[in-house]
Amino acid sequence: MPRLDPSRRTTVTIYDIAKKLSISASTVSRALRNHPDIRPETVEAVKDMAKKLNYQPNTIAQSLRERRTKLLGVIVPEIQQHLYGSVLNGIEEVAFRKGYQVLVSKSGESYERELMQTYALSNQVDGVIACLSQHTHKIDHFRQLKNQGLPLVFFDRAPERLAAHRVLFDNEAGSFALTENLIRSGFTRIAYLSGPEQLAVCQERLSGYQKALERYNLPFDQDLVIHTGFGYQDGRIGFTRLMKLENRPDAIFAASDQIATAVVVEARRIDLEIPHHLGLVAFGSDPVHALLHPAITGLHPKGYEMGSTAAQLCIQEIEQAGKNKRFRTERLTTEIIIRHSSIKASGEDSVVSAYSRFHKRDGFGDEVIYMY
Amino acid sequence: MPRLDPSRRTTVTIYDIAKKLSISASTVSRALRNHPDIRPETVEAVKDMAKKLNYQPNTIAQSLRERRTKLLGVIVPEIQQHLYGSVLNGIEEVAFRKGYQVLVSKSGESYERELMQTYALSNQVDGVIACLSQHTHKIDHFRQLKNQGLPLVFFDRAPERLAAHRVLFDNEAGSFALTENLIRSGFTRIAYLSGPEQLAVCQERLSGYQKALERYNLPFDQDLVIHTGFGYQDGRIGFTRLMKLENRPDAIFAASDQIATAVVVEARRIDLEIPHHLGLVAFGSDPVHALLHPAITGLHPKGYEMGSTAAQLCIQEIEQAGKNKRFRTERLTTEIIIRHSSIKASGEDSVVSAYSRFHKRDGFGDEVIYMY
DNA sequence: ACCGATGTCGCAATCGCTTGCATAAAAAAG
DNA sequence: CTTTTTTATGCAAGCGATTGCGACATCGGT
Repeated sequence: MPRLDPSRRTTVTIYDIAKKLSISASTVSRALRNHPDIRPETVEAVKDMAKKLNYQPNTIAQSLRERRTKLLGVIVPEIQQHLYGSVLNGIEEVAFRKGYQVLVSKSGESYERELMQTYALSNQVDGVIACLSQHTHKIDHFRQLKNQGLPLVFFDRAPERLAAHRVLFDNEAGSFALTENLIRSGFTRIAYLSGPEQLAVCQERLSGYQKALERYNLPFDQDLVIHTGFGYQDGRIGFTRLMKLENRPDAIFAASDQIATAVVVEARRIDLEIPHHLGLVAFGSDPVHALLHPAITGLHPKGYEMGSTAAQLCIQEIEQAGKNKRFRTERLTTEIIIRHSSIKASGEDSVVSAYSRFHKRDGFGDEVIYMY
Repeated sequence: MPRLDPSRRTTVTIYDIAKKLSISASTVSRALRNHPDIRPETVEAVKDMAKKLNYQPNTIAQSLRERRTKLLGVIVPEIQQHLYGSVLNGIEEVAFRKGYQVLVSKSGESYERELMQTYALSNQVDGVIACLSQHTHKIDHFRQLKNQGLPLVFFDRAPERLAAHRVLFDNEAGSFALTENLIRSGFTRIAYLSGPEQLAVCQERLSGYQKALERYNLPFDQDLVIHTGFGYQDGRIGFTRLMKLENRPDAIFAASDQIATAVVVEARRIDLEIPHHLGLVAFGSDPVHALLHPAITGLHPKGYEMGSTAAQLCIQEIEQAGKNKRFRTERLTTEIIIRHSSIKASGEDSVVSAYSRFHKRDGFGDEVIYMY
């Protein structure tokens, strides 16, 4: 097969530069990479010609040759969710700074799709950063990535037993703080509305909730614990079930932003006033919380930090392949943001200070509002 | 250079399969691709062996050979913004269905970074889908992509003169509808708070705003038109300038979600009641709008559709390279969602119907609430 | 039994770039 | 003025997969 007719090719290769200068392609390659063997004048000539011809190295060829792609694969349950958006942002930022690019794919909380995405990524990225889907029950696909020698980092939701880095929130501590906040405000019958029972995050949050109850000598009532999903509809369903109870809760711990939103909307619909009739805290920090009426007490999970540390760990493992075989589990702290939804009506204004703080995140007009 | 020692390689290639079966790599390749020349038994043997060895084709090598990567490059101003999140979602969905993957990079509304991202993408994707940054004043970098023969599709913000597909909102119509809504509700002194003047979207929205004023015989006051940026801080600045006017506006048209949010927060701070003292409409549909108090009248820009059609156009251009040189500009309609913020206090409840509709977007628990 | 048709498969080149090794020229050393 | 060293460059293989073309074998036809 003859070499592609150069006159019909649109892209410029090192061979074009070489021909123009009557030197060899190897010299061109070395010159462009500043190899010390090449005479300075030659280097200059090559670089000039490269610029003149508008040469851009073929990344694919480099990848094949060097057996690395400078690509990070990310699998995220949903792109549009606030937390995952900020995680992506954090990943992108670090990747950009380190010269990597980000291949984003979503599982849509589906195990099957996660499988496909995993395989699709496996052969074109240098490392994978993933968050388990809600319904992932087997992790052979991730095992296989590891067997292929691919660095793998999990964030937010990670499998129990798999040798990989993890970046997780301190779910238990956060959950404890939120629950404690409700208790201190005088709520005693607090329901726990959460996602799939088998997920570690749910277990951990449940545990924090339970510990807070124990700590304050409140009884634990299994009826008040509902495991559905993290979605908006799940929240509606859970809320409805709670409202059907003979002995209704006087407050709700919502394990996700969407669940909390559902509670707000549904409570409004049946004329339950928050926080007067029903206290509410949310494990999440969708900006919407700050602006709702009443504003919702929540936990700010540092998604951006989660993404950036995950990316750092991943790139680190990629670049020092072989060394340091120990896998870390980073626990990110969360910040509780106390607003009106968890404060019993009486002392409302006295407890919540009235100022708001504006926090500029990265200088690109991407501000997040924290209200205390 | 000797072929890499197969015993040290972790990945399986067609050569491994070939050796095991004592046939040639070409035959393996053909068998895997169901080439008719290969005997059925051979095909079967090859496929069995491939499965047994857990063979996965090297995507990079294929890309080099076939001169295509099955990668779509996306440049987005901000990943975390609601609109762009849904656009990404739409792109990812279509890409996945058509066997492409998505390389996401963000410009952070910075021209320089957009430049870098453009070059970084140019050599490893089959097509680019981009949204101009707020500060992009030159488009030579995109021109160059075109010169390299790369399909290019713009969404939301597109350069004026460049032969490429565009997927845009019908900004003028949407703007007109929003303004009209304020006017009909009795507001007469409506300010226009928007992004950079040079952006076409801003021009178009301004035009819709002006046409609505004309249509209802309201005077146009240049003082009420403020061009800053689309961000939250920009909104604050603009709002402050408006409030310093001798003759304050009685309503505000906010050209972005963030601007609207800023107006809500700042108005609250100076005890201006919306909509009693100040009407407000927003060009955007951040879910936050529905839940704010008062709920904000806004425009639902169909981000998901924007993303999916952009991806479709892009893939189409990739796959029928050469044919059909005409470039389309798709104008997506927007849906106005009337809520309380644009309704003068008096007739509030009579005008806004009290039900809400839940719209399940894609079956993955990603619901968006529309409130009318 | 000879010949062309048909069916299967291998050789080798190629995508664009990198790099170990050889080589030639120039410089330094003897 | 040789010999050794240094400096600068070229050759060619190889990353893994694809594919035009040729090779060989089998088979039917006459």
